[in-house]
Amino acid sequence: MNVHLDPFDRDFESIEAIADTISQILQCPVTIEDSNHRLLAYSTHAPDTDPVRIATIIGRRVPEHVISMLWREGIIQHIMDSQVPVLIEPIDSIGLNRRIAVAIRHHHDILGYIWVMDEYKGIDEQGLDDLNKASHAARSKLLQVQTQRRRREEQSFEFFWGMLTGSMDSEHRIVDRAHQLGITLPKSYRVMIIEFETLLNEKLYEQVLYTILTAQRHRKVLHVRQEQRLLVLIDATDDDIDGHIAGWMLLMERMQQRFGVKPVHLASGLSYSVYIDVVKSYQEAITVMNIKKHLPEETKHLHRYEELGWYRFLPAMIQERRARPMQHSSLSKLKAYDKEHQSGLVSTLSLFLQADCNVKRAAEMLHIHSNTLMYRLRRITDIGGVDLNDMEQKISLYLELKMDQWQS
Amino acid sequence: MNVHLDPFDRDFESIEAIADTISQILQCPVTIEDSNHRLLAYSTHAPDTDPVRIATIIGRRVPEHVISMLWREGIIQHIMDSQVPVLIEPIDSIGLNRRIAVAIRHHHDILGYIWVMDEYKGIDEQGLDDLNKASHAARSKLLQVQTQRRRREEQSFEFFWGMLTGSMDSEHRIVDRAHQLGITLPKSYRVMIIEFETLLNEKLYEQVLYTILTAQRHRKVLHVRQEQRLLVLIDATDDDIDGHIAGWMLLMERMQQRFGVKPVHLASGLSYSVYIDVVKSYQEAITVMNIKKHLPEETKHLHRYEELGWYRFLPAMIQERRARPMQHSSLSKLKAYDKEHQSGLVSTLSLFLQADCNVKRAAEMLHIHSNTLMYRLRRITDIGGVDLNDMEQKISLYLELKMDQWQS
DNA sequence: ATCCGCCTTGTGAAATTACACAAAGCGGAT
DNA sequence: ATCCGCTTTGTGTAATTTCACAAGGCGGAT
Repeated sequence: MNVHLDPFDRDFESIEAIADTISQILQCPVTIEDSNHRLLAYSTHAPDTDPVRIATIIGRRVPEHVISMLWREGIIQHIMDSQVPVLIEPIDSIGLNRRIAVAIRHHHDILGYIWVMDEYKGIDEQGLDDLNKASHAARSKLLQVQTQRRRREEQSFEFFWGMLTGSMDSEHRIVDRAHQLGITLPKSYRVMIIEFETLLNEKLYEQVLYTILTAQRHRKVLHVRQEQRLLVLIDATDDDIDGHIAGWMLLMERMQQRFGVKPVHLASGLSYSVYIDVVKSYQEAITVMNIKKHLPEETKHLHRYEELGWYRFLPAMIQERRARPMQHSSLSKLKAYDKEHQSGLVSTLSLFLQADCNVKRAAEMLHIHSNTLMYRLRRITDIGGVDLNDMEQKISLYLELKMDQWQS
Repeated sequence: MNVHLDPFDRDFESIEAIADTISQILQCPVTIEDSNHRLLAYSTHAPDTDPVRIATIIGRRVPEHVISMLWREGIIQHIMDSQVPVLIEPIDSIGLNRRIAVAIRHHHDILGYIWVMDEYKGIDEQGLDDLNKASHAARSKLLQVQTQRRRREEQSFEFFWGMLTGSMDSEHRIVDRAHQLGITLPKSYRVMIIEFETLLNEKLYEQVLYTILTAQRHRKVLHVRQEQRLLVLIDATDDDIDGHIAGWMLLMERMQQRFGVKPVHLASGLSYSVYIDVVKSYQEAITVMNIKKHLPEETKHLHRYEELGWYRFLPAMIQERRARPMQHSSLSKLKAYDKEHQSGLVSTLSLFLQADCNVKRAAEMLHIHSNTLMYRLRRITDIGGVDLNDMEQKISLYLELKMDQWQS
C-alpha cells in the first residue's frame, strides 16, 4: 500500500464533507473552525468526544475559557506559526483531550483550523501528511466562506455607518434593514469608541476583531473601522454599571497580552433603545473621547457619558470662553506672581481645590508641610484677593483652572 | 403808573434778552435754566451774586448738591407744581440766598425755570406778575431749544443704536459721526442696561433722564430707550471698580426718592476702548441681565460682566443641558426621596454647598442643630451615593442645582 | 395601643485643623 | 558683608469638627 492515492485531491461539495473525509481516514473525530474559532463543520462519525468538543458543537464556537487557556499556553500562536500539524497535549482542567491541530492558510492569512481528537490511537506520519493535504483542500472552501463573510461585513459596515451618521433616520427602516441583513439589534445599546495608538490597519483590525469576537459576550457586534478608532454598538440591555465596561477593559487587556496592541481610550455614549438615537449615543461617545483626550488624568477612570459629571459641560464652556476671552482677575494676578517669583501658587491652588480644600490631604500630595501649604494659601488669598471660604469663588477658580488645563 | 405796559409782550431775539429784561425790571440777577437745570441764560447786569449762582454760571449747570438739597426740601416739587412764582428762603449751608423761581411750562411739561435773586429788595405783586409774564414769553424760546434738543437726541439715539447693533461697523465711521453730532465719546466705556419694572413711558423716561443728567458725573450720556430698559454708554475711563456702579446705584436710589420709580436691575458689560466693541459690551450686559433675572438671589450684588465669575458659563451650560437632557443620578435619587418622604435633602444639600461645606455655618443658616445637618448629610451620602469629600462630585452637584434653579 | 422607621437634638470624647510664633535657608539688593 | 523679604518647617495651643451614642418626638402601619 505504498501507492497512496491523495483522498483530498478532489472537489468537496461542502466543508462538512472535508471533515467527514478526514474523520474517516484518521478514524478520529474532527472539527473545522474559522479564524475566529467559530464552528464551521464537524464529523458526525465518532461517538465519544471530550467536553470541549461537545461545548464547541453545542455553542457553535470554541468556549472562551478554552481559547484563553490555549493562548495562555502559547498553543494558538504555535498553530498559527507552524506549517505542519501540531500535537496538543491534553489539559484536564478544562476537559481538553489530546488532539492535533493544523491551520488552514492562504498566503499569510489564517482562514481557520482543523482539529483532530486523538485520544487513543496516535496518528502516524501518513496521517499527518493527510491532514496537511486536508488543510490545503479546505482552503478554497474557507475562502468562499471568508468572501461571503466579507460581503456581509461590508453591508453591516454600511448599515451601522448609516445609523451613526443619522442618514438612516427612520426607526422602521433601520429595523427592516437589520432584519434583512440578519442582524439582531440589542434591545438597549450604546455606541462605544475604542481608540488605538496607531491607525487600524488590516492586521491590527483582524487582531482586535479576533479578540472581541472570541469573547463569549460578544458573538456578533455591529462595528465599523475609522482611522484609529473602532466604533462598536454594544449591548446595554443588562447594563450592570461597572461590570460592562470592566468586561471591555478586560478584553483590551487580553488584546495587549496576545498581540501587544492596547487601545488608548474607551468611550461610550448613553444607552438608548430607539435605534434612531444611535446618532446621539455616538455624539456622546465622541464628547467623552474628546474630554478624555484633553484631561486624561482626571478622566482616567471615566468611560461613559453619564459618568462625566460636570465635565460634560466643559466643551460648551470652553467655546464660550474662546468667544469672549476674559482673564480671571485673581488667577491672572497669581499667574503674574508665579512668573515673577518662580513660585507655584497656581498649581498649589489647583491641587488644593482638587483635594477638596483639605489642607492635610493636599499637603501630603504635595509632599510639603501642612503649614507650608497654609502659608501659601494665605499668600494666595493676599495676592489673588481670593476668599477660599467662598464656594462661588472656589468654583470659578476650579473651572477656570480646568479650562486652562484643557487648552494647554 | 397804574397803566403798566407789558414789557414781555414782544418777540425776544434770544433767551439772554429775556433774562436781561427781567433783570432790568426787577433790578435783580436772573438765570434761566432748562428742565434739567442746565444754564440757558443769565443776566449780566448785577454785580454781586451768591455762590450758587456763580457755580451755576461757571459750571453751566446747577451744582448737583444744590439740586439734591432743593429736592430734599421739596422746593423743586413746589416750583413744578405751582402756577405762580415761588419764594425760596435762603439756605446758608449751601450758599443759596433768597430767590424767587417760576417754572416755564408748556401744557403740563416743564420746559425750564427762571430764577430771580432777591437778596435785598423783596419783589412786589407787580414784579411777580411780570415774572409770570416773562415765564410765558420764555416758553416759545424754550420750545425752540427743546425741539432742537429733541432732534439732536433723535440723532444720538440712532447713532447709539447703530453702535449697539453693530451696524456701525467701522471705527472710523463711528468716530466721524460722533464728531458730526458733537458727541464726545469716552476713551473707555461700558454699555449698561438699566431695567425698570414697567415700560419706560414718556413721563418715566423724562424723570429717569432728569435724574441722570442732573447728576454731576454724567453731563451727557449716549442712551437709548427700549421697552422697559434704558441702554446707556457709560464712561469707564476712571473705572474704580466699586465706585462707579455704586454711583449709579445712588442715582437709582435718588430716582426712587424723587419719583417713586426704581430700576429693578443694573447690568453692565466689559469696558472697551475701541468703539466697534460696543456690540460686545452690549451683549455682555445682556448676558448679565439674563443671569440676574434667572438667579436674582445669588447675583444680587453683581452688576458687571467681569464680576459674574463662573456664572458667565451658565447660559452655555443650560443650552448644553437642554440639548442633551440627562438626570444627575445622585440628584434624581435625592429628589425621589424628597418627594416620597416630604424631606428636604436636596435643598439642604444645596445650602450646604452654598455655605462652602461648612457644617456649622450651614446649620446656623438652616436654624437646625449641626448634628441634624450631619445626619442629613449622612443620609444624602447614603441615599444619593454622593461622596461629599470629593470636589468633582460637589461641583457637579452644585452646577446641576444651580441649573435646576435657573430653569425653575 | 404598640411598634418601627425616620428625624432632631444633646452630650462628650477623640481627632483634626487653624493659628501664632520661632528658627532658619535662600536669593537679590545695597 | 549685611539686610530684607520670601519661603519652608517645626512646635504647641486653642478652636473646631467629627463621631458615636443616647434620648425623645412624630407619623404611619399593624
